[in-house]
Amino acid sequence: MLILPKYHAIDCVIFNAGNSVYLDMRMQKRATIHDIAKLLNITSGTVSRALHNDTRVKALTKKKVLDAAKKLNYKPNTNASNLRTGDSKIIGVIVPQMDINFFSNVIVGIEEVASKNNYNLIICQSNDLYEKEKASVETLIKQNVACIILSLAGGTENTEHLVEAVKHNIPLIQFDRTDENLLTDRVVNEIDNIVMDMMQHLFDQGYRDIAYMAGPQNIDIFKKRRTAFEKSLEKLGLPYDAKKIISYDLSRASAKKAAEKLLTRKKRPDAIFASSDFGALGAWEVSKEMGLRVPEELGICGFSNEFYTEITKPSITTVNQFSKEMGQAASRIFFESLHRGAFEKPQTVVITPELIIRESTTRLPKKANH
Amino acid sequence: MLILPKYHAIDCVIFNAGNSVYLDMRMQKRATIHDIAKLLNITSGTVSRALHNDTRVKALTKKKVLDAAKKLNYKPNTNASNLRTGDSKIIGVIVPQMDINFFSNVIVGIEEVASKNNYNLIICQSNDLYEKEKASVETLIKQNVACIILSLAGGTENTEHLVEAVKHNIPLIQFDRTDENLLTDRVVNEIDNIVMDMMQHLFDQGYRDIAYMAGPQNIDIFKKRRTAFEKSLEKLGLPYDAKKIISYDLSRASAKKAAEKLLTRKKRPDAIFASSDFGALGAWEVSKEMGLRVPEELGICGFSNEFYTEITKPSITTVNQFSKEMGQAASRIFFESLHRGAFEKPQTVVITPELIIRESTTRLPKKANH
DNA sequence: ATGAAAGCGCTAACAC
DNA sequence: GTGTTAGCGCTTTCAT
Repeated sequence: MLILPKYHAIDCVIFNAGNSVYLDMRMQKRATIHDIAKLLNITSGTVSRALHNDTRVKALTKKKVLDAAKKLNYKPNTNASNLRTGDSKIIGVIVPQMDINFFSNVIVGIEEVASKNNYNLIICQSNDLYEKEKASVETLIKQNVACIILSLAGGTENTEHLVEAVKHNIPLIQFDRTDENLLTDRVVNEIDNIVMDMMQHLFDQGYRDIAYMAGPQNIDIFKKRRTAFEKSLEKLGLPYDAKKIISYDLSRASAKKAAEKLLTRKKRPDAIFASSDFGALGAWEVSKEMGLRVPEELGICGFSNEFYTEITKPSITTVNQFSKEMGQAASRIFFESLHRGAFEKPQTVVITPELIIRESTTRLPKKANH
Repeated sequence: MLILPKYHAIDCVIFNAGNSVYLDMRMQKRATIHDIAKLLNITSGTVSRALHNDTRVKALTKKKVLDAAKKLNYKPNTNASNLRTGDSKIIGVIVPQMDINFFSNVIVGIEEVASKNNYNLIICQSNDLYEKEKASVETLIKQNVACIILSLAGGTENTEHLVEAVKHNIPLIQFDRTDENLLTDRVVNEIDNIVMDMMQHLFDQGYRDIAYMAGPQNIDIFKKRRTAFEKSLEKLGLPYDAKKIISYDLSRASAKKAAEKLLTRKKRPDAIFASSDFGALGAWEVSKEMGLRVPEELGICGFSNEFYTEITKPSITTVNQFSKEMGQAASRIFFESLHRGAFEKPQTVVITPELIIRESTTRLPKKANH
């Protein structure tokens, strides 16, 4: 069954181009190694070896084969070689959404390393839905991908579908939003210290009444950030107040609503630490609407260094997660294990994030260099 | 040869998890239809038919096959069926960069339609380099993808590599940055009217000395936008002045430099129309630095409706290109032709963009509703 | 240095 | 309704 979207409700013109050579360009049939073999009166085995630059093949034969391949416009059929060798040279990637900066950057990192190793990427979106993630894993298993690199969907309830992949000998590499109960390779950010550093920074800037916008608690990374926040309160000797911790679902709308709730309390916090940049953006928007001066009356900071945090006035303090590097590391784990030729105990690569202090939390004059 | 990036220069910790069941979970061998057949004492042909819900197979047999498949944890091997049928159910996508909002949105649109039709995406980045684009096309041909959807790299000099794909019976669908000499299906935005509309808007707001930031002229879409700009000057009875048209390479740095050049001229323009949002952002940044009041002293508008144009103060007037819809339309073209089962004359889908008027160009009070 | 041949897992035409 | 069989294009072992 064919499923198609309607064209968008906006105006839309479709027209046909004039007579074209489009059809005429098409070949009858793709050349195979057999065609090359026939042309040269040798066997396809030799052709295959020649194309793989096997040392046993005579230089002259190699040259002839290469020439014939060019002449016949031969392209190897990866499906056939995959079937034969059981190796697809494809990495499957599953992310919640690829139009989120963080994820597209990770993908760029994965792709960079993959393409250098002549691997391709099949990219799936889970849209944060368990069912879609499950379907994606299924597809990738069928495609016989060499490995799956993924960040868990917010809605993922259990990880049986991932175990399934491992059962089919497909190594799994989790990044960022991971399930710790699933012992696989993983790439994550260090959390406790960076949250503490951010809190120390807020403290140093004189903020004492710090509210927290917590992400979805079923995603372990957001749970961890929240726990780290609570621990840091203690370390700084600040009181814990459940009312100062508010949840939101990472969307912009929900972020705004959450920020509004915090900022309209009778005892307004003097700073908001959001577990994502959308959270910080929401706080920033509400502060504008309320006419609050940032950073004087309200400090704001987020997490991820999304592009817009640099653009806002005042610019927003945040955390650089080194997303591209996370992708590179994930790819690297795979290619290293491939190189070793054996599974090993799962590795965890912990990437230390970096504080990016901007205007939204800088209300004291800089200390002189010492 | 194995090529790996170093971990990022930042701190990095790697450790092994405790003893895991990771290894033990792996299966000996993936089940095939033959395994199912053996188990049930039938032939693999029947199994294949049963799995495809062929009407000729007895209901009981179907049930048995399905049960056995589940029991053996059978997953079809797409490589094998692709090889047999010559149909990969994969769409190849090539974009300059996937971490640009516009492109990741298009990809989301493509993916949406593709996944509904049980097709997967292999996504390649050209990084605006001709060589990388060429290599990507090569890979996609080898993968025997069902079609290639692409937006040309800035650096693409000729389109022989694309003709190559068509020669291998792989339909090509161009979007946004297209080559008109290559007669393929395409999805583009309407340009002349939207540029004229923007110019009319600027004119209505009293801007008379409008400068233009032109993108790379080897990309036809940027050439067209520029031509449309020049035509609209004429229509509005404004003088053409070559000094008011400046080129930049779409990067943020180059945008800033270009804007600086325009705004430090002795006769400063009263508006800047940039051919991309990065251009507009550059102008916006320079205006801030120079203390120019926007929109009073300088009008700024861009193209693409990147997220940050909404965030800046003042927010930036721009053009909604309906990127996601472009992706959907591209996918749709493919599936429609697939459904028809034949090539036809190349189609062009023209999507009408939408003016998004924001603060950066609104200096007159709104007219009352009539 | 090359040929011969088997087979990866699946589909589909043909036979009964 | 099911079995038989050939073969998609490639790799690779075993001969020679």
